[in-house]
Amino acid sequence: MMIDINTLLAWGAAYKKVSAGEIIFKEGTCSSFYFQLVSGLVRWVNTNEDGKEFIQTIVEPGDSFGEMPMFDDEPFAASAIANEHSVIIRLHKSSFLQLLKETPELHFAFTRLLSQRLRFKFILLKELANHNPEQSISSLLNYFKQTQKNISIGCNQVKLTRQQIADMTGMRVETVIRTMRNMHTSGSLKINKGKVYC
Amino acid sequence: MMIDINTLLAWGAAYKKVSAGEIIFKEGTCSSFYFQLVSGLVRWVNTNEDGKEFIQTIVEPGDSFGEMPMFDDEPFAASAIANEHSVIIRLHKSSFLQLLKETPELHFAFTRLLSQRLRFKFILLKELANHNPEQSISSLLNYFKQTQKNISIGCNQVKLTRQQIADMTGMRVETVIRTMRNMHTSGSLKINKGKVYC
DNA sequence: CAATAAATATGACATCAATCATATAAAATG
DNA sequence: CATTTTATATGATTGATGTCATATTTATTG
Repeated sequence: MMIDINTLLAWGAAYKKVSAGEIIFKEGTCSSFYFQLVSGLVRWVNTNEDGKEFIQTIVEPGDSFGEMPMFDDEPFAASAIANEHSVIIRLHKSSFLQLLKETPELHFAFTRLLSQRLRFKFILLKELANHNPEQSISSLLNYFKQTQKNISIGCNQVKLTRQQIADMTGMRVETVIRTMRNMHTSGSLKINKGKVYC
Repeated sequence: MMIDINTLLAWGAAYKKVSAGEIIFKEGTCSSFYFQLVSGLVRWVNTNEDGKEFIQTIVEPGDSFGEMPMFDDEPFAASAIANEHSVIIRLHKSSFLQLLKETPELHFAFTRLLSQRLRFKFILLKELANHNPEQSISSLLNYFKQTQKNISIGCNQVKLTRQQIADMTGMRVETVIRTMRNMHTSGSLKINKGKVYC
């Protein structure tokens, strides 16, 4: 949980319901709100000319998203689209910044968040530049396992489809499927009835 | 310029000279200092098993580097190596954090910096995932032009070698050279005596 | 639980960038 | 300014991943 919901509400935040497939904000447009996911699932993606999506992040309940423009005053770097019926809460930019000013420890929580996100991008870029499907997937899953993101905690079941992994790494579904099958064979992960455990 | 040198010195920072090729800090090791480049040139890189380098950032005078561990308490995400004889200034982590606490506007300057860095990674990842050499290079140069990084301001000469561009995108030198030749032919950039203008 | 949809699986083939080799041009050095 | 080093250039070949087609398994829905 990034910012406490009651705090957000006290500062004038409002809930908003979005249905599956609904675009919450669009890449390149200007931003006036800080967003946080209350329930549901949101993908944070770039769409290229051919309509192919690159998934920057899968936003889970409690996660903040679209916060970059709050800090650097640039447009959204990617679009946020609801994967399923979701509830979001949003706070106006001016209130958000004022809240940070008055709550230094919250400000530090955000520098920590930005830093962690940046770190993830460092790792991913390094891996993708290597052009080794198995290593890229392995590194991605390992990161999710460590941060308990996109993983069912307890059984370590990967909550991502092969397509989503492909869309996060710039590979094709077939390549991801084939690579993960090989990884299953070599023992570096387990596939049971199509479901992946790591 | 990230933090004013006099401020850094007042807070107990110390200069350090490093010679060409010297490793300032190593990926994976723990960090106790905030770093800023005074003069020279530093590359911020990941080295893979084969010794191939992926350049995360080319650090220019005035830039801060290795600041992520200050905020998220994780090890260095990449190594910093001096490209040439350089002078750096470093401030102890505890002093750095205290300085931020006492100077909220500086703290906001850092969230802005982190946000801008994250934004750059978003863009680069999106492009690299597209697997289109010309678009990747074009997007990279465009970003450098906008932010006036790695570009001689005025004449717009790219200060990066083809090898460096290759090392920032995960492509091979030959591919970068061939692609940029094509871009010269198609008019999207200009090459004169090997030097690139955009 | 039958029917439909979505995800995974797998083969065949094509393609673009990697690799390797070598040449030439530009920059650095004594 | 001659020599060495570094960067750019370009051809030939290879190989991994993309593409396309189709089958099968798993999940979803009425």
